[in-house]
Amino acid sequence: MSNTMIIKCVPPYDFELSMNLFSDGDRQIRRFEEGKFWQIVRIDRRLFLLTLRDVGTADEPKVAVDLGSTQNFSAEEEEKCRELSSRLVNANFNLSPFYSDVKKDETMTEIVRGLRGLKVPSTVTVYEALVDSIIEQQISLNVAHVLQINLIKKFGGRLNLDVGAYYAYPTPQKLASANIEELRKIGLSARKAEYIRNISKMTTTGELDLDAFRKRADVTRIIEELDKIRGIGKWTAELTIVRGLQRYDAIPADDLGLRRVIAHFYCHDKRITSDEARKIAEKWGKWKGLASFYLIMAEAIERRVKNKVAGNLDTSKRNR
DNA sequence: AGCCAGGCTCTCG
DNA sequence: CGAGAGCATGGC
Repeated sequence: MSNTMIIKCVPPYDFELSMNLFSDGDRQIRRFEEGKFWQIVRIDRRLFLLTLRDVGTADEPKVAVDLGSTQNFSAEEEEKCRELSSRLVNANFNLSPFYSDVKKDETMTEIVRGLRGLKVPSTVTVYEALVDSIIEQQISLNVAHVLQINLIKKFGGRLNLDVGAYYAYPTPQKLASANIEELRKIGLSARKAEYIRNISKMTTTGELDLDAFRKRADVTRIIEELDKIRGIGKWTAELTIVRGLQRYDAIPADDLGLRRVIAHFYCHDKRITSDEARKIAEKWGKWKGLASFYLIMAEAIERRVKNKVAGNLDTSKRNR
């Protein structure tokens, strides 16, 4: 039995470009480094370390999934690993309709050309996308990132391999049984701790079946249903749907960061309201969420290039 | 040193 | 109802 399996991806797909998001990720949780992406997944009660790398060509993108020689697994577990890996890289998603639909928009066409093959990496569970989105409410992404790492390391399952320890995302059961004080210790506000615990409880009882959303087409209804739950507003619902369900018709137009990047590319950095942002986003039809992701990535790359130049100037000054 | 950050709920008037 | 306070904490 081979420990490596191959996943074919719908082209166009650029593995490196898409995974680059995780190049500053935590090594014990999820990270992209030297062409390899790795993360722990849970299958029933067991944890597996998945290591993904690009083995395809431009025409025929393929990702190899390495399960590691120290892990043994059943045929069912292997199949599940394949399914989850495929979800992680969004393998079955086809970018082509998006690319042709935004051709009317010159700015977007330009951005899309520079980021050809970029897919939104998905979370393995919808639950994870929802909890992460709640953590990100209001606070800066820097802070949110720290809290997410704290949450995973404190409540997530730990897998000890000879190469080191890794952590999986906490289960709903685990967070449902945590008390508010424990949750607050990782830096959450009392409110957010309650939201997360309640949602975890609802998930364990089946009152909230997040994975059932995968089979449903009515995205706006899903957003409405999520919106009714305490602690989830429209912003959180829409973000969850983009990251956890790969549905891109929604756009968190109220989002500050998004408004900033829309303003950057469409309004010469002049501040815009969420209504103005929504109006511009209309050009993207049913691809609002995906187009937003492209803008955010394009801006991030632009900024990285600028910082690199600034950094180089700094070092030349120091060396002088 | 404040003040803000990819929101949301609760409380007033 | 609409407006405004409060929340947590890292970074500028």
